[in-house]
Amino acid sequence: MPGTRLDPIDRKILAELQADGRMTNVELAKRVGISAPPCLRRVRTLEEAGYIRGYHADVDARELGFEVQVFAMVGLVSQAEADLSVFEERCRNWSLVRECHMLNGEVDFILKCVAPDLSTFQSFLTEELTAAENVASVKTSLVIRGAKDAPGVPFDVLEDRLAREA
Amino acid sequence: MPGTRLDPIDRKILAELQADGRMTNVELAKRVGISAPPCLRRVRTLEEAGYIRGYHADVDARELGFEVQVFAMVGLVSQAEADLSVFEERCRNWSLVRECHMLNGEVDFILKCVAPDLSTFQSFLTEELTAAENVASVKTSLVIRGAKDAPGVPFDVLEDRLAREA
DNA sequence: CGTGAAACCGTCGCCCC
DNA sequence: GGGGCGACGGTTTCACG
Repeated sequence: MPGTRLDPIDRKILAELQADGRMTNVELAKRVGISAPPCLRRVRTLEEAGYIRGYHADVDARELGFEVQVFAMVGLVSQAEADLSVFEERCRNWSLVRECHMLNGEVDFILKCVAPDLSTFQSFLTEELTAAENVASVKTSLVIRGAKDAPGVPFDVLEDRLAREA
Repeated sequence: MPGTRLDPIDRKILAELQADGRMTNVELAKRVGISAPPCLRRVRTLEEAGYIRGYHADVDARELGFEVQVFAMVGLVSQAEADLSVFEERCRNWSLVRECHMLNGEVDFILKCVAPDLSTFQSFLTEELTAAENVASVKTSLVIRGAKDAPGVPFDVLEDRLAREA
């Protein structure tokens, strides 16, 4: 079971680095209550074990000129595994598509897209996405405003859950 | 117009820190072609100007025991601004809701949720989300698998666009 | 923006429990 | 097994040109 091999200090490290990924190791060590060397060893172990996939600056898309954010629901003609993979690979190559998730239910994929303006997005939509082979339907919804954008996972839920199991 | 006050070095800094938020300042300076002190000054300026909102470790939700990811489309009874704000504030207080975006079209909000398992999510769905006042309808879609999850914005699109304007 | 210097930090080897 | 101590080299971060 995942999560079992992590002790409370590891989880605190993950929570702290999720909240501030550029914290120095000594600050991190102070917060989790151990000295710097073992703290760094734990961080490296968590990175190598895949618990930490990377570190990213969270840049303000709007301030950078990406004024449009859109969710696109995509239905495919064929849901054979080979065709699904082809579509996913195509999404990875489209810069405007930031996220692509395969869903259950009537729609096959949900895409989160960004673009500098509506006309850029519409060109992408009509000339690339809708035009791609095997794409049956695309429904788009413009984001009017963002209300919450929390990174990663809720560690409070994790702790509650572990406390309840004990 | 946003983006105008940033020179090519600033954009390179943002792109590098988006790709690796824990890079040392000397490494960053080397990559953008200036020495460390002015590089650090630029980073601080970008942070204070809001271009960089923060830095976050990208943790693996599944490996941490969050096996369920769900998109929820929410329709409200009243779309008056006061009622929208109330709903948004409620989303901010729900740990399982990681993202909340207001949309145009038939659905009012899209929520990205995570949960340790389906029953945890279903409890949240029936006892909290659907039960909340002013919520008219909720349609959920389970994420079968993730195909792409790129952070932030595509800097190649930004550069293309600036090159075309010049 | 660059140089130099001082303080701090990341990292290693070793010892300890 | 993991944690702490001390020390070296690299880094951050000044003041100044």
